[in-house]
Amino acid sequence: MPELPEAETIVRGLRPAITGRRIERVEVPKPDVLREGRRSFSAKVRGRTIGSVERRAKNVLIVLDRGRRIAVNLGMTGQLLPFPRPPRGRRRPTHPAVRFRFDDGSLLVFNDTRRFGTVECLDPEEWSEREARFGPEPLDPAYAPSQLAAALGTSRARIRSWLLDQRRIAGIGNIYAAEALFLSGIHPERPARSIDLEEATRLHGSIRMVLEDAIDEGGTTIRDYRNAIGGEGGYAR
DNA sequence: AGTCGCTCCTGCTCGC
DNA sequence: TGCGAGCAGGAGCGAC
Repeated sequence: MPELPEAETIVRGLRPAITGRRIERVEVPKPDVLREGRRSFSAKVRGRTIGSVERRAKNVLIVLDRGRRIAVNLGMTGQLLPFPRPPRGRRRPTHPAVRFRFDDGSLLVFNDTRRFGTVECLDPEEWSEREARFGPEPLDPAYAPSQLAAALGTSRARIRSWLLDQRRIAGIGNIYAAEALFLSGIHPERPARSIDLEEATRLHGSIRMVLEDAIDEGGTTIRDYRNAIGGEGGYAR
């Protein structure tokens, strides 16, 4: 399940591969991953140039000129696979959902076996609205232990569910929530507001540690996850 | 406000 | 060897 570290790894791999490319053509073999018709999606995206690749929470953002961006939620099995030229034989993605073809003959394929992932093209206003719904980025240097402690204090939810709620803290899923709680010696069923400042500080440290370690390892190896280069991640679990 | 149950989907494991 | 049932699981939704 791609979480923050996997999304970050994908972003870093994608950045040199697709930045500056112009999208010539879009093919959508699996339109249900879009949140709109394939016609209108293609129309928004075609002819645009990729300015940068970024991440927010578990989402990969392909920022286009004119402020639009393609927001990719990887869901459970989503992959973003760049190819310098159309792949042949075994190299072909098994479940292509969206294909972006670029001006230099290279392409980017959103491959998603179970199609829990989504691909959307958002205008600047749509994005800022969406963006505001996400909680703080745990790796943001400005995100302090006291901030986590204060937020936990207002909630009766179980700490595990609390960590999974993207509105409260961004980018954490099942695996890293379990890992961080285990490392901090906090039982997952405890009410968030029962966690004191000392424990919250420990948890803050554990969250950062598991996320950073996983990024250093290039993402986890879980089921059919592959990083942007198509190799397996090294953070086995 | 929080939790539960459901939905989306397909590959995998298990039992027979 | 084959087959069906059950399960996994991020996120959004309606119901309570």
